Amino acid sequence: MPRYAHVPGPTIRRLSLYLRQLESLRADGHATISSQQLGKALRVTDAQVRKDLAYFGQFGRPGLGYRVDELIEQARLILGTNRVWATALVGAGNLGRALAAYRGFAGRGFRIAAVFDTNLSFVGRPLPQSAGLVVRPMSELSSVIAGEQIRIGIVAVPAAEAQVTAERLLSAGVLGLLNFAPVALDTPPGVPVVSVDLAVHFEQLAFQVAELSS
Amino acid sequence: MPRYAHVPGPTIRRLSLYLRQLESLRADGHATISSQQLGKALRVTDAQVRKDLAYFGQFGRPGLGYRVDELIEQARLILGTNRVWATALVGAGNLGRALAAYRGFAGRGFRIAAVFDTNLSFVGRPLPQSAGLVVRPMSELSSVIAGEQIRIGIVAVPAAEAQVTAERLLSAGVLGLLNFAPVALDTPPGVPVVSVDLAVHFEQLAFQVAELSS
DNA sequence: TAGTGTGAATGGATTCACAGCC
DNA sequence: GGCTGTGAATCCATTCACACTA
Repeated sequence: MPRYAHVPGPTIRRLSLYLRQLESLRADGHATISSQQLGKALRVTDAQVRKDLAYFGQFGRPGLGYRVDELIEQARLILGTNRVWATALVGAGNLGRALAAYRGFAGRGFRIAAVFDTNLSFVGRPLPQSAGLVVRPMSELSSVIAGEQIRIGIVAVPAAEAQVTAERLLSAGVLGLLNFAPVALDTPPGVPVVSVDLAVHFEQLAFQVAELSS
Repeated sequence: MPRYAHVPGPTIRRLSLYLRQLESLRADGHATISSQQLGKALRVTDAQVRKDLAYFGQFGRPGLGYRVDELIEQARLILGTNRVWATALVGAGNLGRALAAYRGFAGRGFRIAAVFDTNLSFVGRPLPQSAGLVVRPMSELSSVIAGEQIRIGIVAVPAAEAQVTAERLLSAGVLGLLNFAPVALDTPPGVPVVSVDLAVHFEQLAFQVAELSS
């Protein structure tokens, strides 16, 4: 039952960037914005911006542009971040703690509702700068996910534990995964997984830099 | 002077994933691999794998597949990670410290050679789990980047400081940027920038999950 | 006048299908 | 028999160009 079929993947990715840009523009006092202005900082053409937005509806006024407030609201609605998503974070290592401490999720529709770790020496510790989160044992995973109606799981464990962690999250009822471990997760078809592999991003940059000077 | 012109962007992204997969396969004892096996875990078709690799040369043997060792070496060569890149990290907050502590960059061709912060109360502090890195003041940025021949800068500062940080890194001689701040950097044309915005990844996942149940 | 929305045209990327090789 | 490398065909995304509107 997709709300938006036949929308290109790249369009969805850019919609996130538009939203970020719009919030910055609003903070700078812009009430209205043209497709050209919106695309400029993101290096996206005006035609691309209009086409992207047109996949979801008609939000602009000819001669005027888009109302910033209205477009922010629409983008949030489309992305599904007009409500707050409760997430469960597994892994209280360096990355996990950095995620738990990250300000700025709150304003964008996400909340880390609970943190888990297999390492019992972490369990029970409060996480710094994280509004009172305390590391819980994996044994509580299912009940907390069910109790807090958590739909998104964050995998921030070492590579070797990522697959089993993903499986436990999914069988506890999570609908999608954000994976920070450097492995490809083997999940049932149709399960949304977004992966963020730091080494991969480094390599993309290394390639581009190497292209410059050779 | 690009080494590889007319190679699709998506191919470069997948090449990183192939490399990761190959290293995992090697650890499992595979000496040789077919395009189908290589693509399976990544959900990439065999034809796609072959086409991707063929942009860079002829690495396979009909009837046999690809030699894992050889392909790893080639992928590293293409991505430019057969050598070690020294990087400069700016920002010793939560994310910066997590990056500095991250094991697993070393094995993939990256080394954080120095860490900087504007906050003088951080300066001089050793970073935990990071092989003796100590936070330096921004005043040393230029000399350290020149002295250690650093080519890559990592921006891990708050959004409001990202642009000026990027400019300082570039004028100190860095050739490319890895940006973790949630803003679009305004850089001169041709400067490689790879951005990792955690909120954007969350939103991509939220969209997909919202599509499931509506 | 300034700027959207959108069919048509172009340009890229993926998949197909098969000749050729181990 | 199994598997690569690659042109040809298909599919998808971006850009163009312009009718239309505030």
